[in-house]
Amino acid sequence: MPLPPIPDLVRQLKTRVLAIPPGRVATYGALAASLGDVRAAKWVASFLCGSPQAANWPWHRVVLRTGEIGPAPDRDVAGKIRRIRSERIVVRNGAIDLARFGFDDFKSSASLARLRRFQEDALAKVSIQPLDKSLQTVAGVDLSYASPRQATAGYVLFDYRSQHVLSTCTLSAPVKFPYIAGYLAFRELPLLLALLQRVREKGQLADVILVDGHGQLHPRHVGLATHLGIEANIPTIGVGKKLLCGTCDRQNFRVGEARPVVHAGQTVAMALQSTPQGGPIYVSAGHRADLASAVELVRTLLGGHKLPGPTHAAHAVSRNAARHIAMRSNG
DNA sequence: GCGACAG
DNA sequence: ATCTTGTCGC
Repeated sequence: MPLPPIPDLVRQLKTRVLAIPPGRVATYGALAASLGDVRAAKWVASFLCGSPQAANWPWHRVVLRTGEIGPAPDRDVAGKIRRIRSERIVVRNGAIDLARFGFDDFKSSASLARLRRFQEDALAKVSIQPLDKSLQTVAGVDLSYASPRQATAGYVLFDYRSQHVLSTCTLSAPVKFPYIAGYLAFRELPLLLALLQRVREKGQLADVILVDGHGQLHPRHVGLATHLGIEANIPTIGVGKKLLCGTCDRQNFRVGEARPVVHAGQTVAMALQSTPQGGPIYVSAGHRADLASAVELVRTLLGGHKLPGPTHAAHAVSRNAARHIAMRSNG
């Protein structure tokens, strides 16, 4: 089952920002909603204020839900207010009356809603089952970025019993979809699938893959690890450093201890205190694995680092390759 | 009003 | 994820 066409969110956002009439303002959330998910508001704001691509757009016509001015490129809020006022919009006490100046009549593409439906379709194909006890090899995958658009994926194959590295593989490609929490797969899956295809051709595909990102620990239970497992039809496990959703008691956590992460009344992951310092890592089932065997496997692969050996190694490999690419294109 | 939002 | 200075520890 191929991935759906990946929407060009930047182009869709540009169309909408350019549609805000002079003398009116829209909110980051309204723009995000027209793209299909208000939770993309954070990305909308960071793109309008941080990307050179948006420098010539009327980004000053986008403000906070409260009517407050919000962020501006180069932190030049005064400049943003100046532009707003030059369009005869009234700014009083640092805020705009949205009832008077607000604009919310966007054409909706609901692209993100379509991607959510795709995740829900994928969920129907997930298999949660114990890992095969006789697994021989484990691999880690991770992505690093030489620039916001240029990604490098790293794959490190481990022999399970000796925990020695058997082989390594990297692959670089431009990515076009932004990072939006809950939609990570649409950013990183294309490159990961291409990487696994190459690994498969070399006969180096592992019996199970540890993914740097969550599995069932996801608003719709279809995180990157789960989605990768389904698309590549391989057992996967999600290992993340931060919680995406759900709650977990993190008081008096002792090294080696594991506690459930509950989301919507369901245990979707285990928090595992892997090192004496810092917070726990979060382990969840991806595909063709269950939570118990995922935690058991990750425990055996902990080797002093915060992340399990294969994930740690994949991180190092992808980061090194990305830095080489960054140096080759810069100075 | 405060907290939250993988990489 | 990436951007970054100093700092602590093996």
